[in-house]
Amino acid sequence: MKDVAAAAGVGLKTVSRVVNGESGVTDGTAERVREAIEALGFRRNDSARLLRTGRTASVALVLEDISDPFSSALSRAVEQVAAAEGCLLFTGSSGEQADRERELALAFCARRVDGLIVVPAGDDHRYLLPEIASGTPVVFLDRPAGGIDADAVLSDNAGGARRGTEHLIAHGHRRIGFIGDLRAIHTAAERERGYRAAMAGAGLPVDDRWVDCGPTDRARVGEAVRRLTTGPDAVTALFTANNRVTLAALHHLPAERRPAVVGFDDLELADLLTPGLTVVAQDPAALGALAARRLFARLAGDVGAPACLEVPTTLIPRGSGEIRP
Amino acid sequence: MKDVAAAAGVGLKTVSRVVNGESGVTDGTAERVREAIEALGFRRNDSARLLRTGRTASVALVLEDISDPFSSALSRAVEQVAAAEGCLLFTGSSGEQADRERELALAFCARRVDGLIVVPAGDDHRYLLPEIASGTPVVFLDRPAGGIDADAVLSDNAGGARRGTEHLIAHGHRRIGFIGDLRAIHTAAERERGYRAAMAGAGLPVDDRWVDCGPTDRARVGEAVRRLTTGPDAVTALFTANNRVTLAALHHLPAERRPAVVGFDDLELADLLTPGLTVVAQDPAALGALAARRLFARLAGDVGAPACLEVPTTLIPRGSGEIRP
DNA sequence: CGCCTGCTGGACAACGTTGTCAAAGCGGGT
DNA sequence: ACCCGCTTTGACAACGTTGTCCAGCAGGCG
Repeated sequence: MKDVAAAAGVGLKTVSRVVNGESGVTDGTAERVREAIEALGFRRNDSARLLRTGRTASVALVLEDISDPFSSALSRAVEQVAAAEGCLLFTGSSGEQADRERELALAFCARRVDGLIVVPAGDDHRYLLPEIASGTPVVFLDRPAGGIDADAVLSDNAGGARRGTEHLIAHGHRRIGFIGDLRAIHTAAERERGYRAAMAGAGLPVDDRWVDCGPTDRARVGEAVRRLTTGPDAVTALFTANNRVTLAALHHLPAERRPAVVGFDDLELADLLTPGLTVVAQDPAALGALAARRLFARLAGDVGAPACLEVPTTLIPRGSGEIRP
Repeated sequence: MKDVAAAAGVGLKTVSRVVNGESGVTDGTAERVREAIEALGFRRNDSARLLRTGRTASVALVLEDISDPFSSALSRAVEQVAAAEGCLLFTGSSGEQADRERELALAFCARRVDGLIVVPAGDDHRYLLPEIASGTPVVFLDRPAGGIDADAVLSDNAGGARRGTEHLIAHGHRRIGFIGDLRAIHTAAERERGYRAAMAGAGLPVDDRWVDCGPTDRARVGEAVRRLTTGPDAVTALFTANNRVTLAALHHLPAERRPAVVGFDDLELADLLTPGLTVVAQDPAALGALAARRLFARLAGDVGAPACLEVPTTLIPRGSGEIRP
């Protein structure tokens, strides 16, 4: 910019004015400046600009794994709201590791992003207190914050799981298995709670051997499926508590004599399977958009008490959940 | 930092030294500084730091749509390489619109990202010449750059499509339909080329009515499917040239009397369909990682001539492509 | 005792931009 | 001729860091 000013024979501030389309520059001068800009291939350095103005016009999203369809749908929704607000978006994947989540979140804060959306991996977010105190709004997405009072946008996990389980019960099942994620993960615990609530609501006992929680790799889920669906005590239906579990379970279920299955999270080809896969679908687009709007409301000066917003889920019957025992 | 210096009763530079772990500070002084930092909740402003040092330790990825599984897999791969290099990642979706791609790319450059990876939406990238000239390396991913000579990392689109089509021919098909994306998209054109090469290689004619290119929304693909698979001239097999087309086509194909299908791009549940979906799979993780590594090689000073790297595709037979006419 | 060396610490400029403010130029009214 | 008000313009500080450079001080050596 200094060079442009020198080339056009004007002051620094005049160039700044032209670049920003401010008024108070004669057409002739502006024209000369524009020529100099063109000749020198000048592009304004937004980093410096934003250092001066105090806003970075960027927000950051820490999620579990951007390659997961649920995460990437969240990301897209956040991006759209951010774009409408003229903000660019940083994304980072925690890989479900609390320290990586923390590292990413703090790195973004050190960059002075205007706001931060976090899909928690850890369960203690007090490390963000100084950042929040210094004015960076933080919204938690998909799972609530741990140890601090902050905005959160969540799916109705318990309600959805309850509804899905009740659907199986309504179709005559009494022995229903639950295969979930690690209990330390809030959504996983909530879904188990919903499953148990449905069973209790129908006056059905839950054998502890029917409930299998753990990491969502195929081997472990396969083992759980084998254990739950064989032997004299085999369950007649399965509730699989997230998309990875559902996927893994489907791969391990025998094609013939398959138990009824209801999965949490929709899958892209779910309706083309035989039978179609009955799911409790979340609405990641709504979740992401809601979180982003909340963030920008905070940025716009909303100082109300932190709130926890809940997004409903939808049961989509497609066949696999309607199989009778 | 000024406040910290005042609180600790030391100079500005001493604080900077402590924060960056530089040598030349006595333990006592360092301790006092650390206490002041703690007391004031100071966090270094990386934006300012990076303005001073000239590197932003961030790279940007412009892709088609982060919510598409292919895009998000690319993103994850790029992110991993970037993280290993200590870089944060900006992502932005062009939505297949050239001007949005340009807008995003230039916004990232204005932020002075250290490097840029672009999945092109447009076909003219001369607008990036000033940025490249000023030292920002740009790598094109999935599709080549238009109008400029730059690094690119591509899938073997033509080869993969040829292989998939030959697979259908080998299973006895003579009348094979091709449903693709807009011809303006490089990958779409390449895949059509591969299809035609396979047909020509086998001495088979291609009726122009068998080839249907256009937007990948379900309605248009459904119409194409209907047209190609009915009537006395119906094809006996379909090559669907990307994941969205495949998905839409599967939704519109009659379950009974379904033609043979080979799709370009793998789908998550492809192996659980009946029959399993035969695909030509790309390797988005390899594509993304390769592009990112190329970018960082450039950043590390590699000044070799721009190169176009090609990643092979894999034919995965699962049943739908082995159906005989 | 003087000089050199090594270490610690701080003053200052610089990165590239924008906000503030004052000066210069100009036209018009008295 | 003078003053007023308005527009255009530029000098300068500031944003929060880091790089450069120099001062001060203690200790070792000739």
